[in-house]
Amino acid sequence: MPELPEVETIRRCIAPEIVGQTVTNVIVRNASLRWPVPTDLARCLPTQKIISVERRAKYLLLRTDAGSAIIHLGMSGKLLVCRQNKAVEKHDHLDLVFANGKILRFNDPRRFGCALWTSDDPTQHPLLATLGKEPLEDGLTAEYLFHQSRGRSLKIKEFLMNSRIIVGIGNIYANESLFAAGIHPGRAAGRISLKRYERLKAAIKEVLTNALRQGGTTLRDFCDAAGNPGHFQLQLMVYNRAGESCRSCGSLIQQIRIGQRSTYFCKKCQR
DNA sequence: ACTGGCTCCTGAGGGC
DNA sequence: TGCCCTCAGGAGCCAG
Repeated sequence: MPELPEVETIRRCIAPEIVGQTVTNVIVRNASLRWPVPTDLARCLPTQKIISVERRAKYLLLRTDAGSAIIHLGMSGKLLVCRQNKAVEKHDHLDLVFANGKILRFNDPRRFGCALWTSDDPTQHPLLATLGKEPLEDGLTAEYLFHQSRGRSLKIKEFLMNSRIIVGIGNIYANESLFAAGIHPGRAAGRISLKRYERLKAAIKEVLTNALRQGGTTLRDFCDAAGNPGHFQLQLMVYNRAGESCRSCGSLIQQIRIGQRSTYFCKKCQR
């Protein structure tokens, strides 16, 4: 399940392969993703050169002079850079074909992902315009989280997973960040002190940075655009560890549900 | 203005 | 071996 470290890993992997390359063809095998793949994508992208591959939240932005492709991997999406003659597999929904004979192939079994086209500034697209702070940028401060959370009763874990507040944090890294900060995931966001948000902010940056350094987390099938898995799963402190002992204090890791999501924590280390 | 619940989808895994 | 059930989750959307 690609979160910020996984999407950024993919971005870093595909950027050197496709920046400066000209798109010669777009093959849409299945347009029925989360939103229909717009016909403009296949109409406008060919003949365009990729200027840059950027990331905003969990969206990848492929910029050209004519506009930008916006790609989200959803739950199960993968991007692979490969030769054009690679056999088409199940759920290979989309290919961007480049002049050098390579292709960028989008595969997504659950089809929660999307591939869109905009001729305008992609950061102003409706899906991106209202996004919150990037966690690895300086704009994310304890004061920001503190002020955004005042008067709000929702649980801190849901607050962290709200992309209008802060982006890129999905279930794995919300659990891990809260453990690293020593905060119980069910605590009301509005009742956490500035001092504890200071610790949480540092924990988020540290967890995401470490995960990025490890090439992301591979639980089942995440891999980068070259097919390599990540390694951060070896360092998970709580996620997917229900009933196992806390790596810090030895207590058993608890599993509860918050917002229809599996939530893992150590009741001794997190208050 | 918030908040919680529903929804899309496929594949893995468990029980029988 | 096969079938059925449950679970996994990003994030938009909507009702209260």
